[in-house]
Amino acid sequence: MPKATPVHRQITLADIASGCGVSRATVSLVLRGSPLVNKNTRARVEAELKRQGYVYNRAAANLRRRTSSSIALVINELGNPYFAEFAAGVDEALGKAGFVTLLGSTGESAVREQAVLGSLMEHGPGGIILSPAEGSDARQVLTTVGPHVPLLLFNRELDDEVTEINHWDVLALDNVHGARLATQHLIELGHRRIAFFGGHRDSSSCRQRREGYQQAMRDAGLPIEPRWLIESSPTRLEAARQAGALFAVDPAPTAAVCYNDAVALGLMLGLNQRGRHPGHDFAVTGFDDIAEAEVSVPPLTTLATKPRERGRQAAELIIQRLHHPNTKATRTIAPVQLVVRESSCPPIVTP
Amino acid sequence: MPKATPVHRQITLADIASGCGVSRATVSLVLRGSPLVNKNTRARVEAELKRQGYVYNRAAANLRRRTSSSIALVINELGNPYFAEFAAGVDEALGKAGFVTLLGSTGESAVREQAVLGSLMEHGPGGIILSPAEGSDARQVLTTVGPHVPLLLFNRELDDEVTEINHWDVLALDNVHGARLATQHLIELGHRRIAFFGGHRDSSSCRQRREGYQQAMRDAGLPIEPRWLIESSPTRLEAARQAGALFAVDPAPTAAVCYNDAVALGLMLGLNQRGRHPGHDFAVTGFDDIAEAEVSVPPLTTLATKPRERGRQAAELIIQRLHHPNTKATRTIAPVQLVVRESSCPPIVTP
DNA sequence: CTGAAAGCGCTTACAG
DNA sequence: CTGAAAGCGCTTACAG
Repeated sequence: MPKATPVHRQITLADIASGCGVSRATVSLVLRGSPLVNKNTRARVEAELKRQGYVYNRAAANLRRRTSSSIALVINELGNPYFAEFAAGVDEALGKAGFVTLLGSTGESAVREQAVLGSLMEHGPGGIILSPAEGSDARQVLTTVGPHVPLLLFNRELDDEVTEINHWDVLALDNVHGARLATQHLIELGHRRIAFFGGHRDSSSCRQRREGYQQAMRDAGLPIEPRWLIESSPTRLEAARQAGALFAVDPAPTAAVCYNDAVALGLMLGLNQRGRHPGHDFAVTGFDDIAEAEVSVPPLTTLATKPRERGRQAAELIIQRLHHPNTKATRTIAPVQLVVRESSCPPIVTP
Repeated sequence: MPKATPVHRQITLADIASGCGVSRATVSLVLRGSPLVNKNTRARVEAELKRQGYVYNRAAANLRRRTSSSIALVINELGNPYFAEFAAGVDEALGKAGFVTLLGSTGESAVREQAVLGSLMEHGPGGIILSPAEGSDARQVLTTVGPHVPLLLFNRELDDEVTEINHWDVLALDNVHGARLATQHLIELGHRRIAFFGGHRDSSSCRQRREGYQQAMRDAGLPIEPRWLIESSPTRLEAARQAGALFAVDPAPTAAVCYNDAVALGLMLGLNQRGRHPGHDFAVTGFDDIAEAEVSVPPLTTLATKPRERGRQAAELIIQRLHHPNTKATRTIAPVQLVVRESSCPPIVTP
């Protein structure tokens, strides 16, 4: 591993100490703001620190104190604006609390995730915020992060048993409620044949959103045709390709609750290619409220999940956990909010 | 600072050593893949490492060896998809090379930038990739990062003198050429009155893009009306507000080369609000090719800057620098590519 | 209020 | 091929 690189001669406590005729211990006390040290001594030391341009070596301090001042943030895909916003929120809140963010991106691969977690662990993070990659396995995660570092799961859940035993905290979106809101909204507009479009059945968030959709349909006494539950990778391209599946059943649905915004945007693209006009003769809803949702054509009705706020929240939760390692694990369900835009049109009345 | 948090009793080299009856030195040699150690000894040690679930403490190793295995990435605004993609590229390439990314987001504030750099420095990064915030000052940056840690400037340049003296590397986009391409393209479509819209004059990238625009106009023998050079914050909202400034001069321009995509999208919004139809009676170009550019209405003609590739490139450049600290500083100009879409319409012919 | 000493977990000459 | 010893830059009882 050629990952090491020699570093220039550093200015240390010893330099400062000899520079103003005190011991290293005294300088350390000044640095840590101890009230024990004499005012004049403190002033002299501080002047010397400034004069020599001293930079605190937090790694050394952490080693000695057996503490950590970093939190690892492991994310499916930073290029996804949803996770980028989340990361921005995490970093903002961690920075405010004096922690540094160790970043790791997994590209939605469980294998990469293992590698990234392993590498980050060697840097001794005080805690980990993990948005698991698809197919990520709780037991494997446990093997590489060990039972002692606090972990917060975001966005996707892992095996409940492992999560509970290890007191992993969970921050989840209110997926069931969100999908329910979207479905109810379409029903109120007059839609009767509503599909659920996109996502993989084995992802927890997809299952939860489907559940909300089904609840709303059942509550309204509407039938759910199994072929209206259409899977696709949660990407725009895949969704566009799958659009045709909506019309495999006759009569076809007049609306689709989509797994997320990427899928919804892709579906709208696919509909256009088939001569359908989302927002006119077909209604679509998304999930996430990414920036594009507002400016797409037509503007997308969706559920705002406020990823930046979620990021701040995640940071606060993990910091909480660091301060109280032995309290019960928490399961936080973040609210989501329906944002109505033009993509959710009323159905065409067919005679 | 309550940023420290006690960490659980760690498994150390000493545990492994006593666990299989060798010295710590031998275990260390095994870990570092030294050929000096006996095959059987190695096997025994490796088994013990696995058995005890040993996790390498890279911070301790770095302290002893006076090396670093991290690179700091300081970015204006992670929420901006352009920088998010850049960060994803950086993290990907750094991870491959065995480095961990220390993330810092400045929110486009020079004051925050100082704080973030200071905090990151305490974690001893081997190098820094910095995309300076607006108004960032080279001398201040120098004061807090010191003269010894390699720095790569991305996206925005700082005082040339300071940059040169400290051998800071620079990775810049070919802004002049890009803006020139966009302007020439509009000219070829028949536009004669072309504005340059958005950006702040005191940012280097804005100056360079204006320069490219002016070159193209001059080369085509077209006049540049000073009031066609319109400033705005590089955000969608500000740009939408400034749209009216285009029509302060009579005759008004029929096209605008925009500072970037965010500005271009905002301008299109502003034009729509004034009853103008970008892509029909007004042409617009952007810069960056963010994801929205492709799906906006009309789709935006712009310059692809491939931020993820740029991120990988930045990571490679800084790693180069770590390995060769004393070679001359580099100035890399990354190519940009014109992407033609419907927003760049021909002008309406007025009789 | 200040200093001498031990130790965090690792690495690296140096002996053997 | 393996081990004893010193040291990276810091902190923290413990004396004084």
